[in-house]
Amino acid sequence: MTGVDRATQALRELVLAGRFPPDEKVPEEVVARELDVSRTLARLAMGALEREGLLHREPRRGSRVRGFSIDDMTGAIEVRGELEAMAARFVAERGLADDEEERLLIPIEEARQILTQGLTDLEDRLHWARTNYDFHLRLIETARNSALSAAFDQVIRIPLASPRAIVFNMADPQYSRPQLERAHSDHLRVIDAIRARRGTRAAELMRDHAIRSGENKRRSFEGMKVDQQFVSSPGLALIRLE
Amino acid sequence: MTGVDRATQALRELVLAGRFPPDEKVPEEVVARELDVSRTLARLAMGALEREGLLHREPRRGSRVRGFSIDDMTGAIEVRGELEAMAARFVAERGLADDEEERLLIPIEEARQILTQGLTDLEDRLHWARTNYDFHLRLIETARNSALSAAFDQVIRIPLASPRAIVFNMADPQYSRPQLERAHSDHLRVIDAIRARRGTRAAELMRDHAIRSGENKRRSFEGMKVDQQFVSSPGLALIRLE
DNA sequence: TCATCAAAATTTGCATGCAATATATTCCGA
DNA sequence: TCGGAATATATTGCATGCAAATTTTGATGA
Repeated sequence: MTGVDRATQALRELVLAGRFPPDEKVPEEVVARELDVSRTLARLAMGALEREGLLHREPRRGSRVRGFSIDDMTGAIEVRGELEAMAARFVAERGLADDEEERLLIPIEEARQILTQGLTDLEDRLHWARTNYDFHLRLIETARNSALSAAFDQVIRIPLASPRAIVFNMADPQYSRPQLERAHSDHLRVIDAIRARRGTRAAELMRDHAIRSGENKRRSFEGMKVDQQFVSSPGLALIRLE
Repeated sequence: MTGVDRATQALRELVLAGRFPPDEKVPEEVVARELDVSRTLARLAMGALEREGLLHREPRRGSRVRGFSIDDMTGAIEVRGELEAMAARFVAERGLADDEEERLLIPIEEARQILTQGLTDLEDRLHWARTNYDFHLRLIETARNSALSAAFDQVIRIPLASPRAIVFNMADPQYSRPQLERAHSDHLRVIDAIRARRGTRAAELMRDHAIRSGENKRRSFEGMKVDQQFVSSPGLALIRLE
């Protein structure tokens, strides 16, 4: 891993954490100082984030952090759902090899354990987000279509559109438990449909699964306007609530 | 437009034209000389192409042009079709505004004229490719979903996966005329379905339209193994025929 | 007070140079 | 002749510096 990669990762985290407010100028010099790297590395990292869609850059006029609407988020989740649906269909039509099935079941089993054991604290929730992301990513990989993978990677760059992104209420540790249980059972049903070689059904399940997740997040944002006790994944700071 | 942008465009064309054979090392110094720019600009352009997926770069070990299989191409076209299907569905569900409809009809009308007037020479075919691309791009834009646009942009980077890419036989000027007429009527039918607010139908039409296009291209490649009289868009050089 | 314009300061885009690493070549002994 | 270590060469990754463009500041007059 080179310095640019590290700088890009660090800058991505800073941006998603809201270190630079949307629409305000982000001079290369400032980024360099913030990351403690040379202006060259800062500049390269900014170029990478521009292509990811997090920064907007105009020639000779500098860069700004891009702001996202809630519709941007749900729109991205809808696209993601369609890509995942396609992956599920491809795999179902082709047939699932034993080792592939095994790989898909690992994060599912891990999610089951988390749900059984309680899902009490922040750490559990982060762990859940991690395994959820694992399942979704592995499904995409199993489709073995490089264009599909590239499109997926692009889409989950949009803040809170990733299956790794979570939004939940600090005050209520059981908040969103029903949704997570539903998500888990969705995953199981997708695997069943794939095993049964029912491509259309598997696709439908994945699509609806994603749309539900988008709706849940949208609802959380609505609750956020009255109750500020929410915590979320990086990227929240870039969403314009109004 | 800055120097990097120009260098990136120039390098993309060189790569797609097959100036550097797949899997062979492409030193920054060589690129710089070839483009007649400094090594810095060459390096930046290579970074951009890496993110587009045309170059593969390993830290400290240089870059190589990525080769693509015919399956990569058809796989990408399948993904593109799914994205376009989604766009058609979104637009149909939301309803097509008058000015949006007008914008979509411009390339359709232009395509009609080309088909009527003959489609005799190379120039006609390039013109046709251009209007075809226009229609597809405008459909995506009309969906007004930035994640969808970004995913589309990513997918059409794969050689010959773009609706602008054409493959045709030099020897027979009428080669592929039936396919182009079919494509034209597909476009008309998609617009009709969108106007009728039939989202599922519009999506289905776009999906099948793309799949057909992929199959046509695949067939052209099969013909190419016996008959070398084919000409194609940039990117052909990166496809491994075997 | 406000608009206008020139000068100063900031910021971007890029070339150059150098250290670190990787690759190629030479040399030597078995 | 062949394999492997030693050396030389090539190539990458990055810091620095500078010219060109942009933005800010400040002075002037309406």
